[in-house]
Amino acid sequence: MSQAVIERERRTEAGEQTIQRVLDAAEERFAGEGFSGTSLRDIARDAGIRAPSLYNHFENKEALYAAVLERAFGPVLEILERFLSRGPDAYETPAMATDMLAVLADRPNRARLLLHEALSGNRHRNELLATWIERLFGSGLRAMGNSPGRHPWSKEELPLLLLAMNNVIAGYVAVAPAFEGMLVRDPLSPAALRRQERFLAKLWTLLWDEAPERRDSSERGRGTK
Amino acid sequence: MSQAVIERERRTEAGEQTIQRVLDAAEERFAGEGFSGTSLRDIARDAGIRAPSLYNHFENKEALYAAVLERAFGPVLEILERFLSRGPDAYETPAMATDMLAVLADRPNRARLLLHEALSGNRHRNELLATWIERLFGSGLRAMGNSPGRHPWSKEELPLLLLAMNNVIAGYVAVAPAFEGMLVRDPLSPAALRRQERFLAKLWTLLWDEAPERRDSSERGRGTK
DNA sequence: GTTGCTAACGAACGATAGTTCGTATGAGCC
DNA sequence: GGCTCATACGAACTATCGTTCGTTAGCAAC
Repeated sequence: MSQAVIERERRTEAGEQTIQRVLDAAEERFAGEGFSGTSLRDIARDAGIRAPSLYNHFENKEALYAAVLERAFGPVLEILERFLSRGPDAYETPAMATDMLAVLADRPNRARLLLHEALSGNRHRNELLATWIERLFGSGLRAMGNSPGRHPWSKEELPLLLLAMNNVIAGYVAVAPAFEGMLVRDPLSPAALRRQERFLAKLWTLLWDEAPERRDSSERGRGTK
Repeated sequence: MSQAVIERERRTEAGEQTIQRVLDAAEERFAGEGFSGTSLRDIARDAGIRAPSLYNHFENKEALYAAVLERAFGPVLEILERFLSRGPDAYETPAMATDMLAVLADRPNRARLLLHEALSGNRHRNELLATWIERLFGSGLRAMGNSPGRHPWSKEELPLLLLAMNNVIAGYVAVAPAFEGMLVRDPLSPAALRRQERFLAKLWTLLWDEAPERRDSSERGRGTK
């Protein structure tokens, strides 16, 4: 169980379910309106309880927020480690992009929470988020820097490329729903995600292959819809 | 003067200056903490006045927020029109990317405000923002759709590409400062912006040119600008 | 049955939110 | 000099905020 949750000697199953419902509601609210824009009474109402009952499970609002981040980004850290263990040029393969898209799209609130923290200048200085970002970017940079020069990018450009890749993937998950219908309809539906997945794979080959042969790569016939 | 500002028969110069100070302070606060995370007393304090005095210039908090968006995105609309008047393939030229970067970096709060609205699902349904996005994406899509297939992108992929491009540019301005020192140090400094500008130009040629050799100065179609 | 803990609640606290009101000051115009 | 209006303020309103407290119902262990 999360560290940010109040420890109990014996926890009821009903209490366990309440915690999960509260975390679900809080994650959705925090992802949409940010920390200060979310009220505990709203979270409690969404979870089917009253605000004071929240204090049976979380010390305060900050602890609840930390628990949300912990649940959201903790599992991703393991996935990230698996990514990085693939080898020094893992970032250059399209699988890196599509897998990351799958991880974020599986729980879009992750990307939204991350963006909220970025916009506020990481005001809460969450430890988990910091290590997550350090892994994602720090390890990524180190891996990319050791990669041989099959790609057209200089060592100076790699950080910018890493940031751009992140913004493309996370931006699609977090921002596209706001432009619903204008660019993509129902961006998080399985069909739309498959489309974005193919798009990312194509993007990756364009960005990482120095001498590409693009004539054959694009399968124009999209039979499934 | 903005529509969201209370109309006066004769406005004092001191009042005019106050309005600008309030808009500056409000823009910064809204960009960082969002609408509901920002208090009028904070804005007033930053502007050197007290909260009730705000109501001499703005009807309420929503109107102040609208005025901030108006001042932030109004001028961009004109710039956008100039972009689109460059021709049907304006989006494919690196100048489109670098100019857009310059516009956003000139006032980074624009990108941050936009992201806040996107994250909250455009909760305020600001008219100016809606028309701005419609112009940016709608007109862009129409222009790109009419462009001949010199680029490797199918008509179905163009919306995804447009969204990705937007996320790369706006993301750099709004998100990079949060990762200060990890990927880019002082991302909005002139030197860093020149670096990002060069990076975007390179990215554009990789994304839009099907063949490695770039077409030179043969501006097809309308060369007026 | 008693005890002890969990988990919920209503009531209420102080703080702060957006907002209103009455008033004072001062600049601009006749 | 008077008049008017723009602008700022303190005080105070209601609503809501995060939070505390006392209490109660229910379950588990002895």
